Amino acid sequence: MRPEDLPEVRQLQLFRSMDTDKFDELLGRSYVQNFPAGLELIRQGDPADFLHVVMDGAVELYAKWGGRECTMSVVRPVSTFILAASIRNAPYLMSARTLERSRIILIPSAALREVFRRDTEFAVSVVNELAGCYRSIVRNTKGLKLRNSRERVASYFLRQSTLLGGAPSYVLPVEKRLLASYLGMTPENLSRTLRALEAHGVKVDGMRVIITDRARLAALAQPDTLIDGPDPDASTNGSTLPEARARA
Amino acid sequence: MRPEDLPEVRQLQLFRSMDTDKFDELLGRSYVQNFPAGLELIRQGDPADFLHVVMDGAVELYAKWGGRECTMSVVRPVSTFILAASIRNAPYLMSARTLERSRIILIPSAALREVFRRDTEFAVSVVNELAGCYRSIVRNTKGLKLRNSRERVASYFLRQSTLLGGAPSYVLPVEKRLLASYLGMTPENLSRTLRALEAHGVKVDGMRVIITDRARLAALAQPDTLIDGPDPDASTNGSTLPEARARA
DNA sequence: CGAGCGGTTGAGGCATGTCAAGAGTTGTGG
DNA sequence: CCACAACTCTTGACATGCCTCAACCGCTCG
Repeated sequence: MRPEDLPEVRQLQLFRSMDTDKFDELLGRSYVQNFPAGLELIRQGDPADFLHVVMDGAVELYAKWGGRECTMSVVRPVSTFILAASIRNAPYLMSARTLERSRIILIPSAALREVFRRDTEFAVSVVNELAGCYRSIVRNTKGLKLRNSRERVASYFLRQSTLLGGAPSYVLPVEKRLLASYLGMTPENLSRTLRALEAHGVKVDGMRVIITDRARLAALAQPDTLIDGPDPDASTNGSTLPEARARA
Repeated sequence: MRPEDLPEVRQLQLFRSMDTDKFDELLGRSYVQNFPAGLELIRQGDPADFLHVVMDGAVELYAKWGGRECTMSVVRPVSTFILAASIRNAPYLMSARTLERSRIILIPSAALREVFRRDTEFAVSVVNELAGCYRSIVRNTKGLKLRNSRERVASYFLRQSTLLGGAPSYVLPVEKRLLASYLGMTPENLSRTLRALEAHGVKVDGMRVIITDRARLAALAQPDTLIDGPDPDASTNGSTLPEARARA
């Protein structure tokens, strides 16, 4: 554990309000590790021994069944993931792998649960975080069941722009094949959808998204705060992709 | 509040371990109401003023967007619903309506949050419940994204049977159109799927499900504990339908 | 008895997945 | 520094899953 990491962790919603002694205890029992890109950190079904905190890099949470696989979310610094399994001491429901070289803090689940009982502010933070994760995935599921793929893509583009303060252009935070899987479609289908969306106010050039007609895009996406936010439900990510970066 | 209801509420995972004084306080600030069938209890977007506990009847949680609508889960006694919104003091993401005449306890969200801070055991129960709800809907989403509709139906039938101790026959807990929506398909498509499944070890006659060849059904459904359970993730329901009843 | 509703069935169409091939990009090792 | 391998992305052709619309049956309940 590098001492200079601590303040950054401390800034997280989850740890911000807790008692300093408890914070030190929690982190004192933790480990920091560096992982290369493409490493499987967690295999679904494994016991949840650690809460993970991404300090650097990026981690994909994904699910497998039979031969199929789908992206559930991507976690970027500084965020935690798989809180629910740690709290419950239950097997992970999702797998996790690094997308880039990453630095990750591992907090023993047992320590998490102990401190939860002894620090009320921490307990409040944990339950808020978890409720946020829950609401985040509820939104996600609503999108999957109520919108078709074109509408999901349009909503995603519009939401990203809104999160960036209405930016008319920005860079995708992940590669398209991953975005496709997150949105519940194939890469081929996403590719074709992007083409189709050019007639609806948004153009994509490589990794760059350019909103050419916001009103037209909104007419298609029909953004809804109960699906797309904005709403600080997930201070760290429950079931989302990271925000895009504004275009240089 | 009828005094005879209290022990039943007290039995819920959520309230079982808490301090008696705190329990009495919480319920003392609550209301009980009877609602006719088909009444909209909650409209998505409303502020979450109350945690709801279903004592009698049945409640459907559903989501709307544009003109479309889908069932997210059905809650039967004795279970709570929409814990996350109450904890967060955030707008409901789902609507709720009674499927039958129902008796429901309304616990003020503010009281919930106060007692959470003062009763550690209750806090532990709440966070466990919430983590269970989260895991439940993660399973649900995995099913939606990884399986096609026929596989989802087959898995559902198999899971119900397993929950009933391997019963070869049972009665559906909800009408088919609702089941279809829950599974993310149209009633027509479910109807056709049922027909197709007769060649795969399960027959449906009206509301009665009869498993004729468990192995064959399992070969199609490929049940997976990380999607289907069994796992006491949701002591009350996060995102499921109630269990079926064994056939008379 | 008639209206309304859930369920089923058929016909047809659109949305989405699958398979295959090729262009462009990136990363690596010689 | 270049060549190659691996990978993403795109495009086309095709198959199919799923939805939509419409009609009809049977049941329930006024």
